[in-house]
Amino acid sequence: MSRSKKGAFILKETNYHHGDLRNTLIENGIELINAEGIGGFSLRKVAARCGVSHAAPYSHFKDVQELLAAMADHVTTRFTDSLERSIEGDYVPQEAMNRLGTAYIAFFQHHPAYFPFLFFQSGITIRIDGDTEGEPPYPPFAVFRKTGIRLFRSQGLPESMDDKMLLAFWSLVHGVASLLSSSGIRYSGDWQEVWQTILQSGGNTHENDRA
Amino acid sequence: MSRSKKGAFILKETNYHHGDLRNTLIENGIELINAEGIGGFSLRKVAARCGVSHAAPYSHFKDVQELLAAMADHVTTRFTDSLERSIEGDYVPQEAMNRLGTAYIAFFQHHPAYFPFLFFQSGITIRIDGDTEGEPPYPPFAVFRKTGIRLFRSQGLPESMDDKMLLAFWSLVHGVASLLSSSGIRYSGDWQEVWQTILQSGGNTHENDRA
DNA sequence: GTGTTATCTTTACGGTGTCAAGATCAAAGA
DNA sequence: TCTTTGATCTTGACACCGTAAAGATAACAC
Repeated sequence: MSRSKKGAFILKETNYHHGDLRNTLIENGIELINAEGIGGFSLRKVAARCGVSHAAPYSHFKDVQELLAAMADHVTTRFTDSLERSIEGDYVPQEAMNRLGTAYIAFFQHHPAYFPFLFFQSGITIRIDGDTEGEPPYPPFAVFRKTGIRLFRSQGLPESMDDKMLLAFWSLVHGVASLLSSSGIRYSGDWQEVWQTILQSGGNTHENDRA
Repeated sequence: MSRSKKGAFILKETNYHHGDLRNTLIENGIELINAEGIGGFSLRKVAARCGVSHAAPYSHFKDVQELLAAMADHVTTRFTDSLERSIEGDYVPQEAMNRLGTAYIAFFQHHPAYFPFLFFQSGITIRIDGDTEGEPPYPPFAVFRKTGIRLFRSQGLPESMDDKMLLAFWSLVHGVASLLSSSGIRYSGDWQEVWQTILQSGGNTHENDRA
């Protein structure tokens, strides 16, 4: 089953025994969280899904937290891509900001298990401060910043307010996402409708303009 | 150590062997979560804290989820009390609503571990719909409703908007609380300052009035 | 005093994360 | 081609976890 010629069929990653166990673990781990929630996750289940022994992951991650962090990085990339796609096109700043919020909420509406995983279990660090030199910014927040700055400048908001206004907007969409991701919350209405109500009633985090 | 006369010193609850193990478990469980976070919680640690064997809790709770739910009820009561206290006095509706938001955020700022515990781990059900007959409302939201309705009527908002506006306000304060409770988020600024910025810039979830 | 019954302990089981030792095997060097 | 090397994976062990079953304990009713 493992001839020497097999090297011709290698994937792009290292392929010693398994082929690409590291990425396989990350993908199966994410699938497991989607299937069973963060509470149903275990290192041994992921290993079993990948068809390897329970200790095999330790050749690629020093502990379960490191695997979770790699999974969170992967999900965060998908999340950021989803936000980026939502503002493709030539929207006016206000419209782009609204679409960003809609995409943010929709992402967690489609994957409720990602919310507690990303923000309470993954162990990843999210840097908001602009003053910590060298630290890479949190990609989803960077998308917010890019779009928000464009909006704020078009409205004459002083730059000193940028960070606080961005955090205010983020808090708003994050709050909707948080509530709809909470397992125990029962609401018969539509969260996107709540979000539309917010957009239409002055909760759009900038000064009271009347469009 | 346990004479027959000891009955004179019983607490208000049942006191067979331990005295009041059920409540002791709840209180020590909450302390454990405050000390080590939701990840550091275990049934056996709580039992050890109470000085009983690891299976003793099963005389009072059918499983660990039931203990967690009882702990969440206890914390929710404290939380509701904190919200109620924030609006004691004779505030105008807008001021009362602002104070509610401040108290909501402050509660989780002082106890960050409570957020993931209450909203993602406890298993308690939070009912927002007004149409589910018989189900008790979620107490903190009921405080919001009481104060919000007073505000909305004073502003002539149609009753049909009440639920959505309340959810909008809740989302906003919940979002701030969620962000500041996330273990991985690093922000050198003050969240209460962010909240004050929101209050001053039209994010107060009602139509654009100018005080 | 006797019996009842809730409460608590002991023991055991499978599942979990983690570590150490050994087996496997692709690649590199002779 | 043979050997060596080192990354990768397996096996086995350990402590901790939630949970169930069976027995001990002791407060209460009679």
